[in-house]
Amino acid sequence: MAATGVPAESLSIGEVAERTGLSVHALRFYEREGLLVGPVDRTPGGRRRYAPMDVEWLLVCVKLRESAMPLAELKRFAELVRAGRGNEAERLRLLDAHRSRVDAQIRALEECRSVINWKVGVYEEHLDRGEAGGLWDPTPGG
Amino acid sequence: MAATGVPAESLSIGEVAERTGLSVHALRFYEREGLLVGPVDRTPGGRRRYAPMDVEWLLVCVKLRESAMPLAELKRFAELVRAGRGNEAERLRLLDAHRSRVDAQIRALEECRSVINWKVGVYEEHLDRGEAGGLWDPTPGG
DNA sequence: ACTTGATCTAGACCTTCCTCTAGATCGTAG
DNA sequence: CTACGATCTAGAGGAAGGTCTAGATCAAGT
Repeated sequence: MAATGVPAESLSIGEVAERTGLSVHALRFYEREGLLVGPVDRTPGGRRRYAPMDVEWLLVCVKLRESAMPLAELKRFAELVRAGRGNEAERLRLLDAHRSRVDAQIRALEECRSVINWKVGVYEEHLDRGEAGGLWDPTPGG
Repeated sequence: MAATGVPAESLSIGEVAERTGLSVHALRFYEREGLLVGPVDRTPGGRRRYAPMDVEWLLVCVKLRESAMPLAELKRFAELVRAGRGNEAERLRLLDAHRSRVDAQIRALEECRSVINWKVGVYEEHLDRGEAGGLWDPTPGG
C-alpha cells in the first residue's frame, strides 16, 4: 500500500494529499501548471514520490492560495525559487506585495464583520421585542 | 445627463455603479439573478431608476460578497427580505452563520500572514548578510 | 435634424481553479 | 495467478461570477 524500497521519507501522492489538504487531482494539476519547485521524483513504475521538501513547499502554497494569491503569481514565485540563488530580492518583493494584500483583506473583512454585526443587532432587537412591534421593517434594505 | 422629472433621489444605473463599486453589467446581472429585494423602478423610457433604498441594499450586498458570501446565499437572503416580516429569525440565522465564516476567514488570513512574515524574514536576513553568504538556500521550499 | 453618450435586452463568452472521466498500469494482499 | 485499490496520462467538463457584444433606443446638447 505504501513506501518500500525508496528513501524512507518519500510520500505517495495520496499521502501528500492527506498532509496538505489538496486533492490528488489538484496535486497533479499544480505540477502540470509548473507550481512546484522541482520535478517530482518517480518510482521505477512511474508513480510520484514526493520528498519532504516538496510537502513543505506545498504547505506554503496552500497558505498563499488560502490568502488568495493567484496561481499565476504562485507560479512566478516557484520559477524564482527554481532559478536558484540571486533573485531573493525579487522573491521578497513578491511576498511583501502579497502581504500587503493580505493585510488589506483582513481590514476589509473586519469592516464586513461590523456591517454584519450591525445587521444582526437590528434583527435581534426586532426579535427581542417580538413581532408585536407592528409597523416595522421600514429599514432600508431589509 | 441625469435625473429630472423623477423623484429627486432616484439614480441611474451608472450613478449606482459609481456609488457601489459594482459595474453596470454586474448590476444588471444581479438583478436578473434575483439578488435585489424589489423590482427596480423604470423611467417612461425604460431606464432603471434606483431608489436610495436599492443602493443601501446593494452596499450591504457588496460587503457580503466581499466577505465571500456566495451569490446563491445572497439570493436566499434577498428572498427572505422580499417575503416581508415574519422570517426575521431565519435572516438572523443566515447572517450569523456568515459571520462565523467571516471570523474563520480572518483567523485563516492571520495565520497566512504569519507564514508570509516568516518567509519574508528569511529572505530579509539573507539579503542583509549579502549574497556572500555562500552556501545558502538549502531551505526546504525556497 | 444630427451627434454623442448612456442604457436597453438577450445571450454568448471568459477566467480561474479545479474536478472528473476513460482506459491503462502498478503493486500488494490472498 | 487473481483481485483490488492506488496511480498514471490526456483531455473534457464544470461551477462561480461576472464580462462583453450586437443592435436598438433614449435623452441631451448644438
